[in-house]
Amino acid sequence: MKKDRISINVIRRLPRYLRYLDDLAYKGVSRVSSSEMGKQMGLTASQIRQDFSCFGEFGQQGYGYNVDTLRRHIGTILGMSELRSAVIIGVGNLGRALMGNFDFDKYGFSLVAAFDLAPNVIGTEVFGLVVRDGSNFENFISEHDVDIAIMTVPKRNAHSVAKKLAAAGIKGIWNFTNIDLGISDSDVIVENVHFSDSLLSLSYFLSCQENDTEGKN
Amino acid sequence: MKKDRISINVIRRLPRYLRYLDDLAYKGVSRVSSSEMGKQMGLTASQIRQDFSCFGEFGQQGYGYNVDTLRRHIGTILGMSELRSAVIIGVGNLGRALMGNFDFDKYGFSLVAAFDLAPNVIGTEVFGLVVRDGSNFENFISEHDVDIAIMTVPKRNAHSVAKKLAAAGIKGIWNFTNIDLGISDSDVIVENVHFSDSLLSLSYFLSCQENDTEGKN
DNA sequence: TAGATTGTTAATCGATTAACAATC
DNA sequence: TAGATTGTTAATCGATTAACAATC
Repeated sequence: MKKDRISINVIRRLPRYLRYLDDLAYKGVSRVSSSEMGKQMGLTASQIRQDFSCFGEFGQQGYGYNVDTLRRHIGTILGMSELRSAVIIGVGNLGRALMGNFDFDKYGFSLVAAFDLAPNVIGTEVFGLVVRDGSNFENFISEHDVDIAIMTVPKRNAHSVAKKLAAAGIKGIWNFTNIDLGISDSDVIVENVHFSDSLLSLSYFLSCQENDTEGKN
Repeated sequence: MKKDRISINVIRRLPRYLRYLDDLAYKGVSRVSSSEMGKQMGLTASQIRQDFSCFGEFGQQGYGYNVDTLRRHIGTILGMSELRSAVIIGVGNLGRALMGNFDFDKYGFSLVAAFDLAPNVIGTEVFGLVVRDGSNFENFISEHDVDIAIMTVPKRNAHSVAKKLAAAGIKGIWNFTNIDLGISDSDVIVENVHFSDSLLSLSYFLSCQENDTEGKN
């Protein structure tokens, strides 16, 4: 039974399901049960079935789930078939890493422009895109009705860039700067990739393990 | 009252508290109440007090929390005062982005070596480190008792690199490859930064908003 | 002192797990 | 048909919120 309001926890698990299913498909596996998935992913079969059931009925009693069907469903739920446009603001090493290695197409995004402020970068070609002058990305965004901006700019520019993006009508921001953007008043959707938050979690778990090990010795 | 087992949700909020407190300190604010924090961070005051109380008593009735004291406490909880060693495996654009822009020291980590497989990269100096031959990082890791490895290698190498790291006695892996490493049998702590998972969440929320807006028009 | 705000207990809410009828 | 496995309802568990005595 489709649910109206889906919890954030469920959403955050979907991409992982998808990666797992892609892997199965790659290995030539065409069907899978919730219990098999659970065993391999470290989740309960119940949770997996509950998660899927938020969006519809994708399985078959006595059989399980067809890998390809399920992949397609999850992909659609996640908006992968929407074909959205993206621009990247900041062509430093991180920006280049994304431009060169991240498969935007695979996830339904098309990278249509890249912006930077450095005079020696503007005009150069980076992974197939000529870098534009970052002092005026607003026009491009509103004219081309760009869906999302990828912010790979230095921290100090983050607030002002975010404000400009919101004003230009961007719909979402994929934020790699290590701060909270402070545009929660706008209806721009912000998805943060906070490297330091991630490293600090790792650091915490390392400390836990050290304490545990001490106790055991 | 200190708690024994802390939930993952609490841990994941701590780095954000820390960033907020750093910001306050930077602005010269020396005290803050849970309700003020809650208002600004979009959390309930209750939750903030509950979170802190997992680790001890850091506030004062009628006054609130001293910003500097609280920062120090949270930093310590997260292991920031431990001084751990890190190596980076894979000196591509992403590796360089981290080497050049990420302030490892600030979080208690020291980047002691960088490895890559490309002959034209090995031996070159990148942000103060001479890149070592990535075909033999195991010796270095076990000899220097390295704490964590940062994996910024191509997907196809991820599994084998992870296995070698585990065998060499690494304690944690900060994983930037877009896959689950499959070393859950070892006691290596893995912290994933899955770019695609993040983008797909953003994609989902964009789709939600589109549907909402349609409804309203 | 009076006002403010903590730390903590109790109440509520939501998420996960278990159980099972339905059915392929 | 018998076995397997779903989708869903009910039970449990845990996390968040509310309330308040303690006290600065």
